[in-house]
Amino acid sequence: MRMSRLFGTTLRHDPADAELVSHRLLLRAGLVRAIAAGIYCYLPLAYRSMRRIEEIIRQEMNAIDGQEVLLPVVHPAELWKESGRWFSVGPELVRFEDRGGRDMVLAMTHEEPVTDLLRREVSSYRQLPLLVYQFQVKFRDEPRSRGGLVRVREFTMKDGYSAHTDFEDLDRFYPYVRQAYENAFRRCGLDVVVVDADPGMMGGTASHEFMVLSEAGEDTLIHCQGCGYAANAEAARFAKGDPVGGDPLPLEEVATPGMKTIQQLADFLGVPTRQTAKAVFYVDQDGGIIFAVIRGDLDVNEVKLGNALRATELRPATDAELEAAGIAAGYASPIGVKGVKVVVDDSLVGAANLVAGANRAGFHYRNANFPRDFRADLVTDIALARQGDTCSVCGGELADQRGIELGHIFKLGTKYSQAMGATYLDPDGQEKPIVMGCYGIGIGRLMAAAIEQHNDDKGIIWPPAIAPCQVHVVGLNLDRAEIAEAAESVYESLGKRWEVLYDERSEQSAGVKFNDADLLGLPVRVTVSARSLKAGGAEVKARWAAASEVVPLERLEEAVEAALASWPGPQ
RNA sequence: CGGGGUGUGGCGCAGUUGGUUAGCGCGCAGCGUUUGGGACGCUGAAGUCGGAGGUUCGAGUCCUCUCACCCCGACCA
Repeated sequence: MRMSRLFGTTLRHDPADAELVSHRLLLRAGLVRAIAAGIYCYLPLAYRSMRRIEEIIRQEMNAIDGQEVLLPVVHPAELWKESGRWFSVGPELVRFEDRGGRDMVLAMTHEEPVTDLLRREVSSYRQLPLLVYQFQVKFRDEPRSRGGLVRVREFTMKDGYSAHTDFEDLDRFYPYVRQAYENAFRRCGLDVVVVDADPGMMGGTASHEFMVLSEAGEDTLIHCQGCGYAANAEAARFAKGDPVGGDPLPLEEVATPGMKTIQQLADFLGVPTRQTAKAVFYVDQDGGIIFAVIRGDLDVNEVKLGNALRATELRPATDAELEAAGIAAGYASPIGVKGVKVVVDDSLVGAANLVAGANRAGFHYRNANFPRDFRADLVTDIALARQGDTCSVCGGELADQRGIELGHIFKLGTKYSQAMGATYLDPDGQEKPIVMGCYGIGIGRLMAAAIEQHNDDKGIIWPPAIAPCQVHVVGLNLDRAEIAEAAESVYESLGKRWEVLYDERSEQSAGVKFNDADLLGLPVRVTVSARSLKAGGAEVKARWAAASEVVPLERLEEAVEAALASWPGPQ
């Protein structure tokens, strides 16, 4: 490809509204342009990289017997009503009517059409297991897109769906997908960590996320240095330690004027925060008030709480709502409450003589004991893991880090097959629901993460495997015919083996060309100039290397090969 | 949805207490000189000042409404 003909221009200045490194570089290098918030046009160089990423993923999916399909972007709402998500998913699902007044949706994911296909095509256990996948556009009307390609509303995803006779077969197959994902990310030049995750709106029994560690990430990971346990903070487990013991004492009301925080309260009464019970309130999708009770030194994990309640929506309650329910904010008590759903964190089981609210402004109870003094609709783990907490696996200390979620794999189970009637006949002639898994990777986000992970102050440093082109030939002094000829023949000969971008622009200075080359960040730069020819050939430089070498033209190919092979990142 | 911010040629920005014909750098076009780290000269094209309404003799500038985008939060496979 000739640089003079390349569609897309490099920007000399940083765009004013790009904060993330990857966003800045994607714009400056002329790779993408925004057309609306979270909606991007992908220019030739970006699309080349995305196709390379897709090809790597395609190979890994095919290697585990995946079959590529293409499912529609517009679905009839009926399918989403059948699965229930028409009702459970919020405004991020774009709904519209076609001209006939029929409800339609823009695909934000493809479980529904896949399950519909499965119920039509699969009738026998003999057809299972199977894996289908696609590269297709999704649209999610996120309330807030940000960070360039890291979080967008419209994006291309590789999504895959497996179908099995039973959970055992899904369990058997799942690790192959995980391995395929690890292979794919590594081949794309990325270091990822695999973490336990929350299945969220997808439902299902287990899921794992593939994360690139980055301060630009929106997810918090919790991981243990000791044993390698790693999880999204939304799902992370930890050891809460033994409860404060002792013989239960009689309940006793004490005046605690002005004590608004747990810390103040604990100091005032001379007890550790872990001997208090903290009350936190939420409102669910039906307007019902949820009363979450947790040990005073811990915080509520809203995701865990929502999952435990099977709530589709959960938000903190307002003071007005609490008042209307007869709850004294700041002094709320699980003791004697009525008409609310009480969820107790398991940290309170066996804890003796806690300080809890008295549901009267300015008063608390001492010596509250569960379940002696208050009931619970649900007792479970609803605690948020934090840096410094104790690993539940090995007892080590947990640390937190930020990450960008590139892939997510789920054991869906029968959520969709059951809801939509996707069944098969087993060898005994029994009708059974298909057991499903689903597996996603964001293509554009992967590309952005690669840039986020591989760059310097001059520009992008593409991992060779996903670079738009591997070689950037820079021609200088091209007004001299013999040099132009040499550069042209280098372009042609290297082009037989690699994708080559040839900077043959005549009106640009050497400085502009070198700076553009660094900005675009193709892995190997080959400079053909009066100086290089005089020195005996062409100058070869890897983008990540400080040094360059002049190589005789007849040995260029092996030099480029060696430079590509010197890539220091994963491959 | 809450908080904050920004909208002026393609990009980055300036524009005073309201006052002629709205500027600067980069980029772009033409001509010439240039080519190893963002060259130089000359000439030139390109702007409904985000939009609507209002105040005023006069609005890029003041007022009202509105739209878009960015950042923080809420939210989120």
